[in-house]
Amino acid sequence: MSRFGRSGPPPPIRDTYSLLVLNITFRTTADDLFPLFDKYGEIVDIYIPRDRRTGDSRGFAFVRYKYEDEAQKAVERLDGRLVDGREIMVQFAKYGPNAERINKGRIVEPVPRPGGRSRSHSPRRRYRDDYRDDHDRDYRRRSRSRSRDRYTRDRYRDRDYRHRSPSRSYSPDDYKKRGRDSLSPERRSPRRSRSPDDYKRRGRDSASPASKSPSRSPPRKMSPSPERSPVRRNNDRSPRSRSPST
DNA sequence: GTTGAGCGTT
Repeated sequence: MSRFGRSGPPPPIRDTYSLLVLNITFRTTADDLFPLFDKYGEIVDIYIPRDRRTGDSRGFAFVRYKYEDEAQKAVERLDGRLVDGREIMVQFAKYGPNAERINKGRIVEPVPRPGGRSRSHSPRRRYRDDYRDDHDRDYRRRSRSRSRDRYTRDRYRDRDYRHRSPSRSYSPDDYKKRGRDSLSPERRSPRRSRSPDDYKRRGRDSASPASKSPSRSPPRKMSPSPERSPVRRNNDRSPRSRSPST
């Protein structure tokens, strides 16, 4: 009864107040918060969302209280408390686990139906069902930590940029300048070399200028490892050695 | 191994 982070079906939340605990360390576990929150009221359950890939906590936890007054007290008492060397932020949860309507942390009723269609078979799936389909996108969207993502991306981006070409900035100005200085007008646009009249006629007759060429690059298949050809699998460098010479 | 401004599960 002490371990809240244990697996298992969540308890009924018909009369529970969810508190959102933010700013907690990534190492803080439900057991660490339990004694803290339990001191201020009766805790129904504590849940800390963790990353499914790594299993690490995302940096926030949900504490469900039985009474609102206790929850409120905990919010005021634990909000800003130093936990594991970090100041945690406690506040009432705004969203419910199942899209329930929450009023001041308390789940009032399930998702209300907008409009009044009592029998509307909305194809919209539930939260969990959606996970299966777009769990990838969803995860990326609200990754565990923005900075973490950005940080990693930045690092990669920086290195990538450096690898690319620091002087190869593709700017409209640069392009213009370069094109005029380096490339000839003909090379720049062979179609442009034609008379405007021709261009107009052609454009109308042939195709619209707006039509972009999706097949700008030939569908050439990239050979990831041409050396991996099965032909070269043999380590034999002398094909003749196997040739029977008489 | 890291990080940080956010809302949840068997």
